[in-house]
Order: sequence, then C-alpha cells, then structure tokens
Amino acid sequence: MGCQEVLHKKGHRLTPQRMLIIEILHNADKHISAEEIYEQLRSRYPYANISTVYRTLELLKKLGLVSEIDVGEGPVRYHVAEKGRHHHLVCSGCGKMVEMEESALHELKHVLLRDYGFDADLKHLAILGRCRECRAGQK
Amino acid sequence: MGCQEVLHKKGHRLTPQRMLIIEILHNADKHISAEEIYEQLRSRYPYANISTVYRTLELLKKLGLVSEIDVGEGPVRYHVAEKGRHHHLVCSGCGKMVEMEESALHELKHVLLRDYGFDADLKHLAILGRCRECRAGQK
DNA sequence: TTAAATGCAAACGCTTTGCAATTGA
DNA sequence: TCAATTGCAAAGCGTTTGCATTTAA
Repeated sequence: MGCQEVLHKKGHRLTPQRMLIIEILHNADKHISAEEIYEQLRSRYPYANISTVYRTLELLKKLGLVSEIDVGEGPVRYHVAEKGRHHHLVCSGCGKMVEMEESALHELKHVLLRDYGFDADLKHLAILGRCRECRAGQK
Repeated sequence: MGCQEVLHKKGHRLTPQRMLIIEILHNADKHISAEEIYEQLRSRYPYANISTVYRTLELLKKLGLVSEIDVGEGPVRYHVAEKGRHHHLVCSGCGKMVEMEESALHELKHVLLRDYGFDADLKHLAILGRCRECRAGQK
C-alpha cells in the first residue's frame, strides 16, 4: 500500500504539497534533508513553505511511512520506510553512507537484552567510522 | 594524570574558568549539557560566558579528556573520558541512561569490519530503546 | 610582554510555533 | 460547510563566530 493510500485511509488530506513531498521522497536516492525536499518542492510548486515540509515529514514519520536518521552533524535526513530494514554506516572521511544489513545487529540486540534487559530500538541507528576506501586511501 | 596537568603540558592556559569547568565535569553525575555546566559555573563565577564553556569543552574533547554523547534530541551531553570505555543505552520511556560495557560491541565491530570494510568508531555510540523497568512496568 | 583566552553580542543552522487565510472532503 | 492544512513570519533551541579586551605565563 502506497503512502497516499495510507494517508487517505487514516483520514488525512491528500494535498498537492503532500503528494509532491511523497513523490520527492520516493525519487530521492535514499537520504534527503528537509531543506533538500523543500528545494525540490519549490521548483515544482513555488509557493510551498518549509514548515509544510516539516509538518508533512512528522506526519509520515508518525504513520511509519518514513524514517529519519540523525548522523549527529547537520540536519536530520529522511527516507521512505522499507520492509527490509537497513542501517547506516556513515564515513567521517568522505561523508558517504553505506547501508548495513539488519542481520549484523542481531547479535548486539540479543546481548543487550540478555545482559542489560534493554530492548534496543535499532531502527534509526547510524554508526560513524571510516569506510573501506578512506581507510585504504590514507592508511 | 588529571585534566589540569594535561592542559598545562600541552601548553594551554589554566584559567579559573577552565579549572571550574573541569571540576564541574568531574563532580557531575555523568552526563551534563553545556547549559548545565554554564549554570553551575555562573553560580561560582558570575561573569562567565557560555561561549567559554563551549570553547573549553571543545578543547577538552580535542585533548581526549572529555567525551560527548548525542542522544539525538536535546543538547549534546559531556562527561570526562574514562579508561574503561562505556557506552550508553538511553531509555525512551524514562530518559535514563544505562551504561554498557564495551565488550558488548566487540562482535559488532568485528562484523562491520569483516563484511563491510568499515572501521566503526563506537566511542560515542548511544542506543535508544526501552530499559528493563519501563518494559516491566507497562508490558 | 604577548599570544592565548575571555566576554559580549550577534549570527548561525535547523526546526517549531501561533495565527489568519485557504482548501480538501 | 468546516475541520484540516497551509503560508507566513517570528521565535525557538543549541551552538558558533568576530572582535575588542583581558590575562596567564
């Protein structure tokens, strides 16, 4: 079921701004900031406002349709929620984001629950470090 | 070797502001924001300025004397760097921070390096989730 | 004596808010 | 028709910056 159907089903209005934001999110190559969405939106709908972008993102987040990741520097970035979860390895050398399979975290989640009674929410995890290329390029 | 010695050895000045900030950090029960440091500082040194707090924290960070953790909401929090590294499990229910042994992350670090060539910097990792008490209290 | 550090004030980047006007259902 | 949504403008928060003044060494 697409984002638009979900919005409609839950009684939210399908405004042109929302439809465009959803489309931009889907077309984006993964991780995009509110400001970037706003720029794309404005090029197609000049009177749009950035607060609408933030409000729409919050709504989509609440509905579980988009996820956000916070790398700890710069703005939060958004992407459409996917079935096969993935996580983010952010290179502090080149800024690139690598996707990591959820399976890499199973062991961690298990250990945290067993040893600390802590039920980790790893949905939005971003891990900083250095990617293969940056490590090779300047070892 | 204490923070003050390190500062002095590396050629930085031991100003009263810095000494107080270091003392506040040491007395704090772990994780404290710049604003909180500033308030304590001002109560003892009324003319102090918050930009001095930020500049001092940045210096101490660069010298490896304090670490920061960014929970993703609210201000960054600081604490004196410790030999036995620990990491943070932040409960989204009660806000409490639980410390986690570094060993819990060894496996993750290994997998990331092996499977992704990614050298993870796990020093400042904070993981969101629900702590034992919150899980028990409302299951 | 002088480079380093401070206080101040202003700006920063990102995000949220109140409110009147507009609009999808 | 009317509550939901928008645009606008302003403020919010946490943090950083430029610059003249002060100060540790």
